[in-house]
Amino acid sequence: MDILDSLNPAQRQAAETTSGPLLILAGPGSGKTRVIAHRIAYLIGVGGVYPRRIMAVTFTNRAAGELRQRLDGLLGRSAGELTLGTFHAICARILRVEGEVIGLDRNFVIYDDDDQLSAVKQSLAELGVDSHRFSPRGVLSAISAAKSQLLAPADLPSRGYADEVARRVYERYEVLLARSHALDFDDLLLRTVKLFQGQPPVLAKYQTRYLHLLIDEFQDTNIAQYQFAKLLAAKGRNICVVGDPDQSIYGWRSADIRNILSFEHDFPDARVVVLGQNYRSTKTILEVASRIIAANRQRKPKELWTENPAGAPVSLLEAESEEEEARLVVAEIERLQKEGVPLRECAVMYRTNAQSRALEEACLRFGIPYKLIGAVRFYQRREVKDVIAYLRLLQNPSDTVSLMRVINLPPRGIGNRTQEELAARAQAQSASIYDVLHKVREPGEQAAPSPLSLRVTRALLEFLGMLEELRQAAQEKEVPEMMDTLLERTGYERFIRAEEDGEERWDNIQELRSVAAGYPPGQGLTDFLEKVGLVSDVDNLDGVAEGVTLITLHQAKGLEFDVVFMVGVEDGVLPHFRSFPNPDQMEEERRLCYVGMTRARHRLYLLRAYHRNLAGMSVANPPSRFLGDVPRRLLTTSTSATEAPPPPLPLVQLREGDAVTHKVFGQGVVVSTLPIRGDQQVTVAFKGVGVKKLLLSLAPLSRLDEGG
DNA sequence: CGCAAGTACCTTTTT
DNA sequence: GGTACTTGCG
Repeated sequence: MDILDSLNPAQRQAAETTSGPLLILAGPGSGKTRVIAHRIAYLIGVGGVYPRRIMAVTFTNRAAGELRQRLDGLLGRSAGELTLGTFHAICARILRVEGEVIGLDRNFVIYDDDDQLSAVKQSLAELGVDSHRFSPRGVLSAISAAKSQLLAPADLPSRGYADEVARRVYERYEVLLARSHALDFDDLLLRTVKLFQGQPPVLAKYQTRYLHLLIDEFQDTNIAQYQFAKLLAAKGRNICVVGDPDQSIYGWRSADIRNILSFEHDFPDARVVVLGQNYRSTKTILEVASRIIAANRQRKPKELWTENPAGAPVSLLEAESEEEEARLVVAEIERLQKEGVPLRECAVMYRTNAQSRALEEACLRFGIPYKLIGAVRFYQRREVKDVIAYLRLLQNPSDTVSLMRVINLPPRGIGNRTQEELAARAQAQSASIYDVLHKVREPGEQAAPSPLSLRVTRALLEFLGMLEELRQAAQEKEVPEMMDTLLERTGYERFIRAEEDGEERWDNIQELRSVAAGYPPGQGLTDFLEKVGLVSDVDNLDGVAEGVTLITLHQAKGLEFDVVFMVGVEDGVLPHFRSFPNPDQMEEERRLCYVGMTRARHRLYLLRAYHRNLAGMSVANPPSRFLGDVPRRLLTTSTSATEAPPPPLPLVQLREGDAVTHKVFGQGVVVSTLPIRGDQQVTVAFKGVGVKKLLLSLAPLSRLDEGG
C-alpha cells in the first residue's frame, strides 16, 4: 500500500519531490492541504525522516492545527516533535531559547497592534510631534512596513520632514520597546533573522536540525519571512513553498508577491509543480471566478479545470438597502435549510467588518444562529486586555505599555498628571516606569525637579507594594488561580462588574480564565501569554457548531463552504474605494473577490445594495466593475421587490448588555441572547434576584432608556 | 484627581 | 453610528 495512492499525478509529484527546492503552484480547491499533509507523511513514513527534523510553516494557527490532524490520521500516530506553526509562533519559540545572546529578556512580552499603537503615541508625545499632522496609525504602519523589510531606522530614506519624523519616531519607539522588554509582531521575524545573520553558530544549529522546510501560503509572506526561510534552508536546500499568486491578498501588510519570483531566482534548480485541477467548486463557479481573475494584468495565466458538474448558475441579487440585502441572504438561507443544507455549510462574506452589522441583526431577527468571526475580537476587548496587562506585569514589570494601562485601573489616585511625570522621569533616567516607581521610595525624592505630593506618593507606593505582592504570589500559583487573586486584590473585579455592561465584561474575563484553565497545569505565565498573544479569530472557528459563518473575505482564505454569499459587490466596497487610485491595490481587490468566490462548492450568491449607509450617510454605489467580466449566461439576476417584507419578529429586540425591567424580577442586564425559531431566548441577570432565562415573546420584559 | 459632556475622526483588510 | 480623545467643572 502506498501512502500516496489517492493522489492525482501532479499532486503525487508534488508529494514525492522531497529533495531540493520545490515550488508548488496550487490553485484554489486543488487539494493543497492534502498534498502538504501527504508530503510530510511520506517524508516521515517512507523517507524515514524524524519528525523533529521537519519544519512546516502555516499562515494561521488554525491551518497548523488542521494539518497536524490530517497528518496524525495519515500516519496513524502522532507526528510528535514536528515543528509546525505560524512564522510568528515559531520565531517566538526560537527567540525564547536563543534570545539571550542578542540581549533579549527571557520573559519578553509580545506587543500586539493595540500595544504598538500605544507605544507609537507615547513616542510621538515624547518627541513633541503633533499627532494631528502625523497620525499614530500612519506612523505605525510605516514602522511596520520598514520592519517587514528588515529596515532599521537608519535605513529609511530621508527626503524630507515627514521621512525625518518617521525615522525619529521609529528610533524612539525601539527604545521604548527595548526598555519594556517587549517585542512587536514584526520584531519576532526581524530579530530572528538578525539572530541568524549575526550568530553563525545559532544559525548552523537550526540549519542542521531542520532537514526539511515547508512553507504554506507563500504568496502572503513578506521579505523578513522569506529571508528567514532562505537562511534556514541555505544548507540543506530542501525547501518547499506552496502558494498561489492569484490569492495574494496581504500586500497591505507588506506581503511581497515577488517572493515567488525571487524563489525561482534564488533557487534556479527549483522544480515547479502546478496543481490545476479543482475538486471543490462547480464548473460554473470556477468559470466565473476565473473570468474575474483573468482580467488582472500583472499575472501569469493559469488554467484551472474541474470534473465537477456545471451546477447552478451564480445568482446576482439586487437589494434596495443594506438591510434588505441581509434579509435576502437570510431568506435564501432559510430556503436552503429546507432543502437540507446545514447552516454550518453556509457562509456570508464581506469586504469590511462594518458590513457584518446588518447581517448580524437580520440573523438575530429571523432566528438564524450565526458565528461571527472577528468583528470585535475577543482578545481585543478592553476588559480582556486589562487583565492580560496585569498578568504581563507580573511576568515582566518593565512592560511600560501594560503598566500605564492598569496603573489607574480601577482609579487609585494616579491620574494623568502623575502618569506624565512618571513617563518624563523614565525618559530622563532611561529607565522603565517600574524602576522609577522604586525610586519614589528613596529619600532623594524631595529633591526631584517636580516632587510628588504626599498623597500621590502614597498611592504610588501602595500600587508598587500590591504589584510586588502579586508577583510573589505568581511564583506559586497556576494561571487561573493567579487571575482570581489578581482580580480580587487589585479591585478590578468589583470595578468592572459595577459598569453598565459589567456582567458581560465579567463573563469575558471568566472566559479568559477558562482558556487558561484549559492549558495543562504547570504551564507558566509566559507560555500562556505567548499563546494568547498569537491567536487569531479564525483559529477558533468551530466547524461543528451549527450556525451560519459571517466572515471577512480576508479571513475566509483557506476555508470552504457549500454555499457562499458575497455581499456588497459594489464599486466602493469591492473594490474598496481606497484602492481606486492604486492599480496594484485594485488588482489585489480583484484577487480578494476571486478568493471569496472560490470558497464555494455548490452555490454562489453575489449581492449588492443600491443604497448603503456609510458613516451615517447614505451612499449609492454602482455595481462592482468586476461583474463586468462575468458572462451573462453564467448569472441569474433578480431584483427584489422594493417594499421590504414586514419583520415577522418581536418588536423589542434585545442585545447583550441591554438594561431591562421585568414585571416580577425588576431591573436587570441582558447577559446573552439566543435566537430560537421565531423568537429569542434571553438570559438576564437581575439585580438581587439572580440570572434567569426568559423567552422574549412571553416574558413581560421591556428595555430601559434609549426609547427604541 | 475624577467624571461628565462634548468633539473630531472615522472605516480596509490582520499575524 | 461609534469610539477615542479633549475640555471643563466639582
